[in-house]
Amino acid sequence: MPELVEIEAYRRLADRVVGRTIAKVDAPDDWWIKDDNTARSLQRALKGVTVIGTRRIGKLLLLDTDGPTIGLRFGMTGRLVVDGMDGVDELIYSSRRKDPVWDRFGLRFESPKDGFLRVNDPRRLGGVILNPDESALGPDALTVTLGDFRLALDSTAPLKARLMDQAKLAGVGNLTADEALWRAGLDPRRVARSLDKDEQKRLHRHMVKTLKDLDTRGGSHTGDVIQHRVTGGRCPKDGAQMIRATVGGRTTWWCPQHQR
DNA sequence: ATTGTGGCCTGCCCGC
DNA sequence: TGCGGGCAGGCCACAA
Repeated sequence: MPELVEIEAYRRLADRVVGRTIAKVDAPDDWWIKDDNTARSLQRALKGVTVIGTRRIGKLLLLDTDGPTIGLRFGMTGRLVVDGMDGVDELIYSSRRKDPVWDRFGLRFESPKDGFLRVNDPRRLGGVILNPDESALGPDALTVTLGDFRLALDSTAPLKARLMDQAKLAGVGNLTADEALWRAGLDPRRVARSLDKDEQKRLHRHMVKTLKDLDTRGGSHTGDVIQHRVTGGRCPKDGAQMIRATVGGRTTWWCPQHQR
């Protein structure tokens, strides 16, 4: 599913439309339009504005314009397509097909006439938000400092829940969390603030490295432990049987041998 | 305020 | 072969 690294790939792809002026908004799915906007109000707000840059905070993609900022969320099955090019090759948990009826939002431009930006989202868990509240998101997980990371972990909640709390730390999804905790050798059920200084530092280092590795490899599904998140799966580090349970409301897999 | 839970969405996979 | 139930998880509303 799209996590931070997929959204970062989408952002790089979206850079293609920087400098283009929006001619038309395609928003066929009211459900996909968040807050009080409608297809009509989006059209009115965005027609004629020029895209001047792209940003990403966690899993939120931002298209800055000389008018409103366009926020795009991709849920777990959203794909970005620009000028016919895909942002990512593979998206697990999504369909391999790209049925046009799953097109939820699109932009067309004054020039080039055949250029477009489009989101295809089978399960409709994503959405478009005009001028999204960026202050609702914590520091981005890829660039967070060790000091801010420590602040994000100051909680009685389970470690994994806190890693995935977008208000405290933006960008870590379920697969990334399992991978980073596995690499760092930490039990996802630990009380977040029970980590000592060395463990905090270790997790910070492994989380950032995990995100960079997954980005280089081409997706959040390419982690070392991800294919072992199955019944009967064994830890690739020490061969112990992986354990599955719900932690922080999410399916979680970990190795009981080395994750403590 | 913080933490936990359930529901939304729907394609896909499994078992009967 | 067709069908129904369960599953996936990012995000949000709501409860405690």
